Amino acid sequence: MEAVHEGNGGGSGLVVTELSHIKELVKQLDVHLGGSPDLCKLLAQQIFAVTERSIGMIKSGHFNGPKRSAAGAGLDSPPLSATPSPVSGVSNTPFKPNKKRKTSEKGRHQIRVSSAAGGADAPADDGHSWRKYGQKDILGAQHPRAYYRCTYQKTQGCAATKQVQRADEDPALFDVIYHGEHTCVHKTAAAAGMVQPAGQNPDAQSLLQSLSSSLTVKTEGLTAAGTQGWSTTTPFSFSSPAVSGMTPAEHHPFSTPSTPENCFVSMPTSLEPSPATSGSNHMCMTPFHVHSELQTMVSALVEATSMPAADTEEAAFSYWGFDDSALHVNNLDEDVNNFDISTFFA
DNA sequence: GACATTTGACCGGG
DNA sequence: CCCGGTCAAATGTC
Repeated sequence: MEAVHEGNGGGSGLVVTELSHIKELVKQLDVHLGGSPDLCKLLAQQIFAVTERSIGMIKSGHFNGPKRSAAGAGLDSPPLSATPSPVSGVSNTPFKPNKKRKTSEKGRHQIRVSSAAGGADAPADDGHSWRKYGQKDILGAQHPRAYYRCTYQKTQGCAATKQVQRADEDPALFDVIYHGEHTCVHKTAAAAGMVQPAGQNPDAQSLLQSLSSSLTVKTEGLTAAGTQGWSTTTPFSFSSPAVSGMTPAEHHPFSTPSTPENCFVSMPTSLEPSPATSGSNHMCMTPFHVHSELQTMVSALVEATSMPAADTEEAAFSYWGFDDSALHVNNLDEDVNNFDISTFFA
């Protein structure tokens, strides 16, 4: 996967072009969903490649120097590398017993999570299964930092890790730093104790959960950001209104940890038995996040094309950003495999 | 017994 | 040499 090197100037326009490309590919995919699986696979690869390029553009052109936002804690953020991680296939890294510090990790995304449970000593479940492997007192921090790795590191070679540290100023907030990407087939539904209908693929199930959430992604403070629309200082605002009939555990729109730095996330505690969910979730997303999620969604979508469909409610994805452009994806309620996709350029 | 967590030691980058 | 990230043995939980 090669990053497309683009000058900082017209980066957003190019990414819009790439997004449009993705849209067209998804449209084709939509057409062929009931047809040739091979063609779907091919389209999936193309979508994946385009998405990767887009991420590469953002990384190389717009996120070479992570700026701290107002919500930023005192955590340093080294520049994102221009070499995004290869997501294709399971990278079976041998994982040498190396205690080397990972300073310039390729996929490093920081978010701030508030635990709705208040006194909980860990942020709300992010949809992945983690295993704690260490804890350290950090100089200048009031609370220790906990180190987690993916539960499926051994079995599936998943290299994803995360660090969780309670914020000094507000004990209800946690700074979560994700490293790497999940290559595992995470069984979030099963892990959350959800009953899975027989004969359905976990991947499809997970995807359908994602599709079942109503999502809205919009830019926030574009004008205040200055010249380049979604510049490095402009986060995306991500809101997910509550979907009727969905339990909080099903409500996680995306379970991937590919969240960017400088994000503020507040979400209900998904493991709480009583669904006393607030009206909506909010998180600020950078374009990198949007693309990462889109990439994940699309790949999962295509992976699931051959799977049997499950009951879903209508879902609508709206990706706002990149100046005045927007991408809308509507999941038709009667058929999960059908999507109404449209773009807008105001 | 299997798996997860705790915790001190170890390692290496800066 | 300090400090952050990881290891791995000990311990806890189911």
